[in-house]
Amino acid sequence: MRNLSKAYNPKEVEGRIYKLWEKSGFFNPDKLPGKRKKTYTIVIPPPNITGELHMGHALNAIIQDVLIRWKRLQGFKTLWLPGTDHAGIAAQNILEKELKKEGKTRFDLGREKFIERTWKWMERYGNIILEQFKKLGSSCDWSRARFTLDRDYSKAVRHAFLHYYKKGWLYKGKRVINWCPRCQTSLSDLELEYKKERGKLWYIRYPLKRQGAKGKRQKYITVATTRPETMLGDQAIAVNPKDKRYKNLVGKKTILPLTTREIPIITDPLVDPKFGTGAVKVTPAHDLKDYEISLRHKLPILQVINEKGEITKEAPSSYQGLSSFEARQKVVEDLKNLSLLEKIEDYSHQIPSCYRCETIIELIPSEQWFLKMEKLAKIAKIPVKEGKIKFQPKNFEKSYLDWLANIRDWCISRQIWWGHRIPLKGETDVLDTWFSSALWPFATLGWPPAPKGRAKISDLDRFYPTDVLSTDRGIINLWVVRMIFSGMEFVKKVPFRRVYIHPTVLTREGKRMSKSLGTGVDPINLIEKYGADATRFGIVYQIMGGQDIKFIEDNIIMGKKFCNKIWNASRFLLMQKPPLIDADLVRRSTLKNKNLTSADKKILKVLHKTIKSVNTDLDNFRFGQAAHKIYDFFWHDFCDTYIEISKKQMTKEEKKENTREILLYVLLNSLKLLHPFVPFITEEIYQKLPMKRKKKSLMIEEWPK
RNA sequence: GGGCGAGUAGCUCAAUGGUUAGAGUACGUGCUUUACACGCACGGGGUUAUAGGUUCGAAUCCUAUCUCGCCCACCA
Repeated sequence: MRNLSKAYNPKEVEGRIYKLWEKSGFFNPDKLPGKRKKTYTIVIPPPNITGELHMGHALNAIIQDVLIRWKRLQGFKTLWLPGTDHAGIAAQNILEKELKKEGKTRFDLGREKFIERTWKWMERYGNIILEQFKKLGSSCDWSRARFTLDRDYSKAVRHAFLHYYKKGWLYKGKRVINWCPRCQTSLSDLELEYKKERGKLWYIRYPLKRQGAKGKRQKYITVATTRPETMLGDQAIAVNPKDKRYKNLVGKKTILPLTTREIPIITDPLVDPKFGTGAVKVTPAHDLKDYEISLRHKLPILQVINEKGEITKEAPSSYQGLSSFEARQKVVEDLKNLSLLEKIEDYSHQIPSCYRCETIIELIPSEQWFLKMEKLAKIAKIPVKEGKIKFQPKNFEKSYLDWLANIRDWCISRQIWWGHRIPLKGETDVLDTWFSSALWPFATLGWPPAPKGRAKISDLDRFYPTDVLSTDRGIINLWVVRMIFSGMEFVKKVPFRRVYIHPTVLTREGKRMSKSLGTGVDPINLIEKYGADATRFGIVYQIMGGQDIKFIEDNIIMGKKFCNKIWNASRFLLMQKPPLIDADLVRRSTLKNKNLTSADKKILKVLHKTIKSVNTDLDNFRFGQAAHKIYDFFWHDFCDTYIEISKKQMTKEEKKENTREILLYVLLNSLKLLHPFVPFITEEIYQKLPMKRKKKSLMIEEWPK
């Protein structure tokens, strides 16, 4: 047992140790030994079933596992609840791509068959990502794993919808909304991604209607637009009421080029006189600002672009059926021929695209369900303002509150098939995926609760509110906000006390890691190459104060070397003869009463200083600092200094026993300190330590004080 | 357009107004020292982005500028 190989071999260890942990049951809070009165809960941000583990997932899994293992060692009843998200649009897209290879669309299959097929796909691929979490050493309670389309979860979603419905916070109506012509669904404002486009600004002359007067009169008014094709749906031209240049034109009519329609020139404060010519075409059906203007002026809404992104029958016949892009070209060409195109300027701006398929979105009028946000936004602000939910880093609280300050109603219906159906008769749409993920922290714990008197103490009673939510800053508004108001509204308690916004892992050059650009680093490859512990330590080591991590493999190499150091220091200890020391007797208190050398005293002192400061660091999410301190302590104080001195001390008979005890004491406590960061190797060594009454696993040892 | 963050050794990062600005890595020179060459002992390498200012004292605080990154935004 005591013979360890010269170099640490993670491949030989990791699979075996993970099985040992799973078999122990200690991932499950109900199976943890001891009293453990206090709970500590983290609910995982559920990865999409379509996802593969990327560096962001890995980083967050490591962070959560460090916290959970640390608290478990500290004697908490720890629950790290895992699960996956059905990822409505993203999953549907994957299935549609599969179908496309067979030359089919989802409509060829029909709703029922399509969903059936998605479930089959889900059974096969949906849990891959959770298996990858296991490779990292994640100590999740897999027996409590949840999926957002589980039966119970679906019940929770229906319950939530009906709750809002009864409260009158849900309404259905025709509004101008974001529409993805490829996914064939509405999207909320948060589901857009803005892309830079080097486009054009077209200056178009709208002829003024003759009013019989003679003399030299202005013959037209010029507007600037980035989307000339939408002019087919124009209902007015608007200028700023304070704009003197157009004073004499207000109230007059122009003839909409390419059509025979007459449209008025109106004033509206939304128009910026400094942009373009100061006159703007108003297309209520295909622009949000124009829609708003149209409500004020009671303008009709003429939809000239349909759900497929094609020109409708409302437009002149020569444009009907063209894609909006084709229509743009034709409109420009026709205007040119009519000498109504004054000039064209280069203009680069940001255009919205679908966050799932990158198709440029259209704004179209559509009948959708909306959730009123006024009250919910207020509810969401309270716990953050009152400090009941604390963000780390704190500055994210500001952007959280700012965003809530001017929020619009949430369009929650989607015209896809994979998801939760709207629970009302005659409704065929499904709910926004984020509507269901908003319930995640409590729906996973058994909300809505069973009728009173039925159940004993439920998971919801025991583990809610959760302690920490660790997540990416990119989904603060998309997800965190919505969990907070949902938790407050449905459970009347905050869903989590602290929100840790973890750093973003960037490439060495400081660019975003992206699979499509080939700039991503696959954490599974790192585990293969260096081992899970090395990967974990190397990544944690880089989580310092700043918000971003520029990933370099050097740090993983450092992690690997460090693991080897831990391994060999342990090997040295185990090689000492006589080998069997009753480690159970090794207590700090007993050590105090012995004749200790100054080296002995020093290493004990530094060890306890390190423990204290690691606790403080972890309490404050200073993962990198904690890792650095443990590293320095173990390598320099313990190995370089104390182990070297111990070799001399052990040659002296009177110091031999003390020294051995201290070596083991320091090693054992180091293993505990190291365990949250490098769980596999520390467990493996622990299992080999010559101790009486040893625990089944290092996981349930006592954290040193 | 608004907000936030960063810029320190070749690279990735520390240093929370106070000795000579430190680690890892890379580089150079020695070492088969009773665990570890994935190691040990040394060494070179810095105008702390730039320009001002506050202070006995500034990488750190203030102002401006430059560069990079992120979030938010219905200038058509």
